[in-house]
Amino acid sequence: MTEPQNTLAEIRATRIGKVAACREQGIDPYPYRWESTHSHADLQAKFAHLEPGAEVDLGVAVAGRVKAKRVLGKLAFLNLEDESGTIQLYLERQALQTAFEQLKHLVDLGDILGAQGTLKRTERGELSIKVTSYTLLSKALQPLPDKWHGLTDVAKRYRQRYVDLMVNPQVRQTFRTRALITAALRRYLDRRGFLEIETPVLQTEAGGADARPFVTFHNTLELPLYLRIATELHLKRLVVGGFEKVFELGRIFRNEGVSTRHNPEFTSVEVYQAYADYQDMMALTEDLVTTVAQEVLGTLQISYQGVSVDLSPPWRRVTMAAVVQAETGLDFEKFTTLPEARAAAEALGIEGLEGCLSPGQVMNAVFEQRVEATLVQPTFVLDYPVEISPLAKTHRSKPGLVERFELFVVGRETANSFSELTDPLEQRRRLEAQAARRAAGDEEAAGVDEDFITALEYGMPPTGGMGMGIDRLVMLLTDSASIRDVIAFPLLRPES
RNA sequence: GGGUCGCUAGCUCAGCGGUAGAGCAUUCGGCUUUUAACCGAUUGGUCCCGGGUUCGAAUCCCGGGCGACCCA
Repeated sequence: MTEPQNTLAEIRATRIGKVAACREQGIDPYPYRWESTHSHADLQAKFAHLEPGAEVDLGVAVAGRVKAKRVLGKLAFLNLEDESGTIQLYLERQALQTAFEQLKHLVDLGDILGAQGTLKRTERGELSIKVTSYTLLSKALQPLPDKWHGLTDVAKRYRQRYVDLMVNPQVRQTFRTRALITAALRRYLDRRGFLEIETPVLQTEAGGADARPFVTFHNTLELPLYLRIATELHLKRLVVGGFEKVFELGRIFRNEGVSTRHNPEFTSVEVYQAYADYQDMMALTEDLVTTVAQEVLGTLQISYQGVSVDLSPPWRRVTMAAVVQAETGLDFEKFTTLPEARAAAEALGIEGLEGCLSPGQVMNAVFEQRVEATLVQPTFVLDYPVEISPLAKTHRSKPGLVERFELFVVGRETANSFSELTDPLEQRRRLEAQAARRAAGDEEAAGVDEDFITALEYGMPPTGGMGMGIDRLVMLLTDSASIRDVIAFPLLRPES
């Protein structure tokens, strides 16, 4: 241990040597329990008014990770960090004797320590614990990243999130906020009588959305299974069964690319309310998001990546046709044939029109490529083409459209809602059209879920449904640029 | 899928054709009010990988890997 040790392997070997040294000196480097009297934030708040130089003869116990260590001859200072914050430990050799020497040689940055002592504010104004005894609670074998610059390598931050969390407090704050958001959302729905019911992740038909599923296999049943791409079809079965207000907040899996906005597994909440339509769901969505934002952030005026966003209701409501016309000048209500719609879109430079088989799909392509990004302030876009909405009821007054809205904020689709299609025969026709697309090679198109159709045949009340991307909501409310910043362990390609 | 940028010590980074560098961390010593402590010393490298050009490559070229950003 007297030789210099500097590669990671050597640093680790040195620390393993310290583990052995601890045991030789009767110190358990991995003990079982510790009881603190206060969190660090508690102490900082409770003694905020203690004068520099003043001491309080109150015994306290704290614990946390050693983030800084300054030994000054017969005196030492440690910064100890717990989940709530940091507090300084003040240690004197005179008071600690051998424990002081052990501190110098056996305690490293990154170790977890418990400490008991009394409070004092140092001459320099730092609230400190004048330590009477301390206990090693866990010996760290790996060194902490740079104490000042922390860990900035993005790949390493995602691959070793525990290190990221350890040294970047704002990352901890993001996940704390995420937990507050989902808790507030559940509280909101609970207050309004919605019941959270868990539906299967493993399914024999992956329906409810246009997406490629992950495939797996049940050995005993010798059954190919899909991971769900939506919770929609099972939650609707629950509505058929008589639950009038249900929701599920859970993980969805889509076998798609990875980007700043997409992770193969992500979290959605889907909400279904019997006897309601999409107008009711719009009111619910607006109220839900503003309530959650108000509870979690305490304001509806937020900033996202430098852009001010005003979440105050009422939010803008505009039909897809109207907003497309406003942004591009194209009036799709006048196009009756595919060729004229395509020609108009082509003139705008819209791409991917080969896949569009109807004027409605062309309008949607124009919307996605020219309009979405402009919808920065919260906006409900209403009344989508029926061809791209197989689970939505046709519009009660506008032919060719369905009663559907999507919510856009900062240019991103954040929620999607329908007056749910409840006519079983119509639903069968729509799903069979999807299945035909799949047979023709579209891997994002779903097959027909026969049991779902049968459920509808038993009779489903008029129902409003809404699905919302939780990750995108958390990104918005935590000002996070990438979905990977709001998913604790995002999917990455393995190294090497 | 395309383009741009990045990858050098445990961490943060410099070096951009001529002996592999700094700060922090580590290790040792000093120091009774520090807080990015300080002072002195010590030490640490598959310069992402493979190939090429060159007397000589971390540096230039080609291919690959991983990542970031932008575009689709």
